[in-house]
Amino acid sequence: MEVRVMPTQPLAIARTPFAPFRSPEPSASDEIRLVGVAKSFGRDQAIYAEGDAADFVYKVISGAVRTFRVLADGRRQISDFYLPGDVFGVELDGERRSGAEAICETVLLVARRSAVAEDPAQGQRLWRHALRQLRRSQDQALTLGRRSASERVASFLLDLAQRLGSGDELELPMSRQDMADYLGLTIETVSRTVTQMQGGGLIRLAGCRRVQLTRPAALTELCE
Amino acid sequence: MEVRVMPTQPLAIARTPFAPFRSPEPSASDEIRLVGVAKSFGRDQAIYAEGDAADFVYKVISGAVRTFRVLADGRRQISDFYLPGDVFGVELDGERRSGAEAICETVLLVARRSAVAEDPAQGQRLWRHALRQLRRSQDQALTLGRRSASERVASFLLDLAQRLGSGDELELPMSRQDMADYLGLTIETVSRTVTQMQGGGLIRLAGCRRVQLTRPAALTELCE
DNA sequence: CGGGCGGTTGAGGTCAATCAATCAGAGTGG
DNA sequence: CCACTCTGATTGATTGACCTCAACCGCCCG
Repeated sequence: MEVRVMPTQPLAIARTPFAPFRSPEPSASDEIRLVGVAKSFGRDQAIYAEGDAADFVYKVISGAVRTFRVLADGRRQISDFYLPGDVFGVELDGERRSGAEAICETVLLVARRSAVAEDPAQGQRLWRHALRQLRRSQDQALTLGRRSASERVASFLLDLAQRLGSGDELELPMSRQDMADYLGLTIETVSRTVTQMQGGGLIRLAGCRRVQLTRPAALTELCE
Repeated sequence: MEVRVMPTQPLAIARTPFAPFRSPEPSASDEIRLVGVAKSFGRDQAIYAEGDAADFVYKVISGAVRTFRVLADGRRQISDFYLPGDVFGVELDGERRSGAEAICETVLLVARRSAVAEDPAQGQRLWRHALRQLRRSQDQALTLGRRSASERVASFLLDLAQRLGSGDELELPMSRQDMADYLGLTIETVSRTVTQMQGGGLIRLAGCRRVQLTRPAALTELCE
C-alpha cells in the first residue's frame, strides 16, 4: 500500500502523530471521532487489500472509496461506496475481508484501529456504525436478490443523491463499471438502463457522470 | 404477535421476570448474555413485523427463524436464518426494518432491548455481533450479485452444514421457498439445482429436507 | 490529427423465470 | 385400509431479462 502525503494539508499535521488531525463534528452523537493523519490517494489506488492486516480505520475527507470482494475468476462485488464524512475499514478481526480503493483523487483521515476500538467512549458509536452498515448491506441484498435492473439503478441514484445532499442534481464519482459491480449487473445493462431512463424523462444527463433527477418521485415508485 | 408459553420450560422460569431464564455460556467472550423469558412459536408464526417497535432482542433456544423484507408487490428477500444459539432482533433504532418469523416449532429467549443495549459490559459483544452480521450480509451480497444458481445453492448448503455442526449430514429446517427467497432464486430453480447436484453425486437426498454432502470439497470448489 | 479509454449501441445467446402439469407425503374421513 | 385432499416439491416447455461479444462513438490529451 503506497501512500502519498497530501500536499495541501499542512505538513506538521500530516506527519506528526502528536499534533494529529481530528475529525470534525465531535458533538454529533453518532459521529465517530478519529485521531490520525491525513493521507491522499490517487484514482484506483489501493487503500488496503483483502487479507491485509486491519490495523487502521479511515474517514473520507474528500473524494470517494469503494470496498469490494472478488471471486477467484475475477467477478467483483462492490460492498459499498464511501463519501466524505463516511467511516470505513472497521473489521471484526485483524484481517481484511474486502479490499478498498480510492475511486478518484481522495483524502482520508487514517487512525489506528486500536485507538478507536479500545476507546470506551466510542463503544456506542462503533456499535451504531456497524448497525448502519448492516442496514445498508441488507438493503443491498434486497436489491441484488429481488429487484430488476431498472429498479436497481433507480434505487442507486436515489441513495446517492440523498447521501451527496445535492438535491436532485448529482455528480457520480464512479464509473459505469463500478456501478455495475455494485448493482450486480454488467456495464452494458447499466448503460442501457440509464439511457432508457433518460428517454423516459426520469433523468437528464450532462456528460455520463452528471445526472439530474427530473422526476425523483417516479424513480422512488420504481423501487416500490 | 400471539405467543404461547413454552410448555416444556418450568413455568416459574417462563413467567417470572424476577427469576428469569439466562442464556448459556456466559464465559464465552463473544456470547451475548440475555436475561429474559422463554417463549414458544409455531411454524410460520410472526415474531415481529416490519414497522413494529423494536423493544426486544431474541436468542434462539431451539428451532429456526427467518428475517426478511418484502417489496410492495410481494417479492421477498430473506436477510438471514437464525439457528439455536444465534441472537437476532438488534436494531439501529426503535423500529423494525424487517420481519421475523419462526420457520418451525421454535423456542426463543426474549429479553428487553433496553436491558441489553444499556449494559456497558455488553458493549463490545454487541459491536462484534453487529460486525458478524455485517460480514454475513456482505457474503450474501456477493452471492446474490455475482454467483450462479448452483454456486448459490452450494454455498448455502456448506454454510448451513457448518453452522449446524453436524458434519456432512444436515437437516434443512426451511422449505424450498425459503431457500429460494434467501438465494434470490425461484423455488423451481432451487429444486432443479438440488436434483442436479444429486445427479452429479455432490449430495444425497433422503426426503427433501435431509441432505448429505457426499463431496463437500466439490461444493467448496463450486463457490471459488 | 491520432490514439486511448470509457461509454454506448446492436445482435445474438444463455441462464433462470414463468407457466403449467405432475408427483410425493401427510393428514382426514369414510 | 383405502380414497380423497392439501401442500410442498419436482419436472417439463417456453419465455424473457440480462449477459456476451462486437462494433462504434465521443471526449480528452498528447
